[in-house]
Amino acid sequence: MSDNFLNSLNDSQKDAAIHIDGSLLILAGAGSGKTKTITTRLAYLISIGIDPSTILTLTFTNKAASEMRERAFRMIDPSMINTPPLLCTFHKFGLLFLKFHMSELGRKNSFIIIDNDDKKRILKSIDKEITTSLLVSEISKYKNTLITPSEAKSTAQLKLYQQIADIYEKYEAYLLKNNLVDFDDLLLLPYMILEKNEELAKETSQRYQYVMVDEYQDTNELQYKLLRKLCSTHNNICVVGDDDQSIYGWRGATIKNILNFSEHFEDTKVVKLEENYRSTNTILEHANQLIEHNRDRLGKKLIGTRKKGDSVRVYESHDENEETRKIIDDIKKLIASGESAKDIAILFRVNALSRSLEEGFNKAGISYRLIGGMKFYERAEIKDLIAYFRILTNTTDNFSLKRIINKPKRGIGKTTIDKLDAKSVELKKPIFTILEEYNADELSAIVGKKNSRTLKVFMASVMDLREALEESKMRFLDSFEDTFDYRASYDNVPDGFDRQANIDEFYGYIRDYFIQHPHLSLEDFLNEIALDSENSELTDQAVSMMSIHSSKGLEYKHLFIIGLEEGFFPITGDGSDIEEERRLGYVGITRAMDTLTMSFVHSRFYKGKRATLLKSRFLSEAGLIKGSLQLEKHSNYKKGDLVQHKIFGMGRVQKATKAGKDYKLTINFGGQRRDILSSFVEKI
DNA sequence: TCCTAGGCGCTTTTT
DNA sequence: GCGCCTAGGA
Repeated sequence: MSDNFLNSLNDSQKDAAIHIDGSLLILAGAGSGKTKTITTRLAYLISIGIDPSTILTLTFTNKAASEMRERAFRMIDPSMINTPPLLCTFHKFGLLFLKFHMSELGRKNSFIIIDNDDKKRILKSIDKEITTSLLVSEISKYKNTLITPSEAKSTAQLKLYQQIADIYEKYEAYLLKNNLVDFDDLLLLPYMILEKNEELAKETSQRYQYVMVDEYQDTNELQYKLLRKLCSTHNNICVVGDDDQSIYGWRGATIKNILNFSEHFEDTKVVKLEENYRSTNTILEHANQLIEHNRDRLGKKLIGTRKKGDSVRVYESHDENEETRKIIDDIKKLIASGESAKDIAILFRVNALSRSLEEGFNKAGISYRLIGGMKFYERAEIKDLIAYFRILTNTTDNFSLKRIINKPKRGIGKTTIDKLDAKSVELKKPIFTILEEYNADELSAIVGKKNSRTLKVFMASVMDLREALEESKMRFLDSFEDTFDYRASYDNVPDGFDRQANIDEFYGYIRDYFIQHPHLSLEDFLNEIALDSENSELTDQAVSMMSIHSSKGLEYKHLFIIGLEEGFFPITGDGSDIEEERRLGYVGITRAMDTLTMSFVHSRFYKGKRATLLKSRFLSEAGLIKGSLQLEKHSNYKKGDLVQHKIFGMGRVQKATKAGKDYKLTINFGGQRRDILSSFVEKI
């Protein structure tokens, strides 16, 4: 096999790519060819004869995993590979491991993965007093730092934390009883197994001789410990990351992992990739200036390889409507000049800022794509179907059963569910089993005659479907809708049309899955999609808008960052970390390739109130608002603009002519026309 | 059991 | 401003 693919690397990239044994830390700045380097290394290891099946590459997102897979496989001759290297997310790896070794913990491997929404519902059902989001994050924190419920209980000082620890214990018991596994468990349980069974730990480490980790700055303590286990017999660990791009501290990622990598793993070789191939030098300069204000960093500077480029524009607007208008004007011009909409993106720190943008885009008739927000599998109708399928494959899943027992409505309310729940606890049997084993009379004694009959009819349908499923997956799918009329239950309800479209898509998707993977079961399908977060295709001819978090790893020729105001970006106050906010600023700026526009407003409507705002400190820290740059002080006015005057109130511009820095405006104030200079009015 | 009107409280988000 | 939850009446 030829190793020509090494030729397109620069010296540092090559140095990293051909490193074979021992620990390697690749500090890769934004746009420095990080993915290229790590995929080349993967291809290189294979090209020199290392068994691909002994190479494990871990990523955080499915998107990163598939991108790497594609790029690595382009470099290698597939005919030379018997078993492909394992390249997947941390969570997927955990899932695969648990499928094989769950029995080590005395649990069945027919467990079901719950998502955050399920987790919230469970926690809500355990406790209604403490904010669910606090419970979610605290319990996650416990799990990611390997603190058991009893440890949490014994160390809790405050009453609040004793309560939380208590809820944590109940939550864990609930998961165990229903054989559920949350996202944290996908990492925690494998670790516990490896900790318990030394022989298996050794074996597993031997099996994966070369371990690579992408976005290492985002790993948490648990992931680090898991990696230690995996590398315990060989120390062949190669991680890529950028301490300046660590933006997930709020969910337990610890920047210490990358800062202390050389102490954690022996004889570490460090390679820095500082040459940036993405952005103009001007953009990079501002990015460097901003990040230099952080103290907790390894210290690295992006070195440009491109030309100087356009200066970064700063937009000052009265409010979000004016801000939107300016950006839309610019985007129209860009598109008119031949730029493609997919090369343009708007970023914000807080998702709520997308609303005025969306309105503006709709009005202007520009197509856009809002990334993030509600995911396909998070939609209520899809989750209902998944719950149906889960209960059909796993009868111990009380949780899913309760979700769909009254969907579509069949008259089973909260009281009935509570009675069944109590009985389930009393008998230590899943609700499903009770419904199945009890005859109608026995069931009547628990829930009454009418409910008993309803539930028996329901169970008969479920049992029929279970049979159909055993016979043929396709036949099962055919009879599913006939049996429960789930889709039909959205006839003639508000937004029922959209929901039915989603349901159709889901039915279509699952059919397709079974055609493509005839040997896989419904259960396999359910596990597969539990880790799937379906990101719509990037090929759409639309302007993208998303949070800065979502933008990591992406790049756009023309970029707008809005909401540069204190309180919005950086978010200030309790629990916020200014250095992490700054890293976010850095991530945002470095997404831009050719042009960058940063925008702030004086006032914004947020959480039901209009707030007066100060411009973000990041603008001056990045060297963007000290004289040298043209600050857009004067808005453009045109016919049709709405304006506000101190005395005359609101009016609409009928005519606008430029007069020096200002505009001479003819304004219609409720029928009364007046000529007024633009400096005396404000745009709204 | 179901429906609807009003109160409340909110970062960031992948798996 | 919007979505989620709860209380109270049908």
